[in-house]
Amino acid sequence: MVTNENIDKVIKILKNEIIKYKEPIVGVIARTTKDPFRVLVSTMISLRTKDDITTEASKRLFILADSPAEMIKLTDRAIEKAIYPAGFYRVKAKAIKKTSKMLLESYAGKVPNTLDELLGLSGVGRKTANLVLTLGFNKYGICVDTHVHRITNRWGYVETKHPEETESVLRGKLPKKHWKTINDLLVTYGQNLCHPVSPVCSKCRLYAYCGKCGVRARR
DNA sequence: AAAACGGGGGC
DNA sequence: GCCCCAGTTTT
Repeated sequence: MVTNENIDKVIKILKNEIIKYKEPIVGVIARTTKDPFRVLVSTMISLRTKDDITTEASKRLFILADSPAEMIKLTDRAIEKAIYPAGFYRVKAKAIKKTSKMLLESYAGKVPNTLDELLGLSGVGRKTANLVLTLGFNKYGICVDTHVHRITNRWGYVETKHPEETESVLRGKLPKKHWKTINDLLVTYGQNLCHPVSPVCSKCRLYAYCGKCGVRARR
């Protein structure tokens, strides 16, 4: 059982363990840039998509346009072609363009830095909005993707039905100091080790803190 | 050849 | 709540 008392210990273990696995969340682009617009767009591209593919797609698109003003000049087709391998390319292209337009019309071409404003953009849900706050503005955001939702429930850290509830429970529980690292590690751990169907419990050093691993893989 | 996969929108 | 979007990776 993961509780507030041992969460620091858990995080330390995670850090050591993670090093052996792949690099983390939402594509290299989103993690290595602080430009809110790039973070926003690459996160939109990343929906239901692997990291390396997201990164490639983002790079290809940012060569063509890396600001709202440039983005709206592209045809839908051009955007679709750039992000094609990421899947869902039509809806994503449309959302990226529409959101770019909204940024120009309502926010002087800049990405807003509050949760409510971000949620008003096209193709931006809670996961995307919180990640933009975190990576783009260094503001306290709780990014709950399916991994975080699944493993925090599996561990017994939270008991929630919907990702939105998980976010609400985690908000305030993640220490203000290291929330970014912890959130990142949660995503990475869920992605690389604590898989949906067959978690690699034999390699998991959180076994002692987990109520479900190795017993019953529950989504 | 299936099934699973780092959400969000429309209804 | 249910269904759709789509290519890539894994089984």
